[in-house]
Amino acid sequence: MNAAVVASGQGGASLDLVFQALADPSRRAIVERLCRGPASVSELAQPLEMALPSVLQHLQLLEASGLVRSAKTGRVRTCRINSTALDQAERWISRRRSAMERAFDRLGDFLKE
Amino acid sequence: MNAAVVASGQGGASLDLVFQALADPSRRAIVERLCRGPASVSELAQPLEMALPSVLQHLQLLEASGLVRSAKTGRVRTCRINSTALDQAERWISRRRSAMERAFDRLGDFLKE
DNA sequence: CCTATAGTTAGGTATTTACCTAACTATAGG
DNA sequence: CCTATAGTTAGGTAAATACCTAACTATAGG
Repeated sequence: MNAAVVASGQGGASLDLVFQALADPSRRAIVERLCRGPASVSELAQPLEMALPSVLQHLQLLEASGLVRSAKTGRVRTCRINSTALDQAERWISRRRSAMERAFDRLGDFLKE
Repeated sequence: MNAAVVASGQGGASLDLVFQALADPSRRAIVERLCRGPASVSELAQPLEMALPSVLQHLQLLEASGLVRSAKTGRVRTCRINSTALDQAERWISRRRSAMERAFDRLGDFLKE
């Protein structure tokens, strides 16, 4: 297990992989769909004008990023989102916002002098 | 101007580009730095063990994504973050969270029956 | 005017990504 | 048992990415 995975904890992955996964519109469509509830691979594939193996490749990336989990029962694989990976991304962004606010405050202090 | 850019409004860019930009650790380091205040290209380059032209390439991507703005005065280009691009990404994520909560509520209703 | 500094452009390479088709495996259900 | 369905694997291509070096432009400041 690499350092990034260890740092992110419990099945999550690095921010690199999470943001990378979200950078593609097909993958975001999959995530959007899964936020409304679990779905099988072919359900996910249906609205995406793309061959099945390509969808699978996207799913692999989504799993690697930790955004999606899946389990196979019988011949159907059921996929669901894992909200903690999404949390990670959101937290990174909100920390940036905090940093910006602090910078803004320092600027105010500076202007008062 | 393409449809994605039009849709995102005022100098922002598509979510594709924003998430793509955030997927690279060097680019996130640049964003983190700029959240603490504006900086020149060489200031941004200094902590990144990488040749200047590579840094410039990252900056171009960051500008294309709308995350960073820059202007040149004299021979120094000053870069600053543009928070609206970050907002876009954050809003996409929080809409996903809302969708998940709605799905969860529907599940509760279902279980009550 | 000259030189050091700040950034830029051109162009090249190795790797990764996003797709595809074809062929395969495994299980549900008649 | 046989066939249709659900997913998987293998393998190939075109384009994008992340770097690099070398060479260039433009401006600050003595």
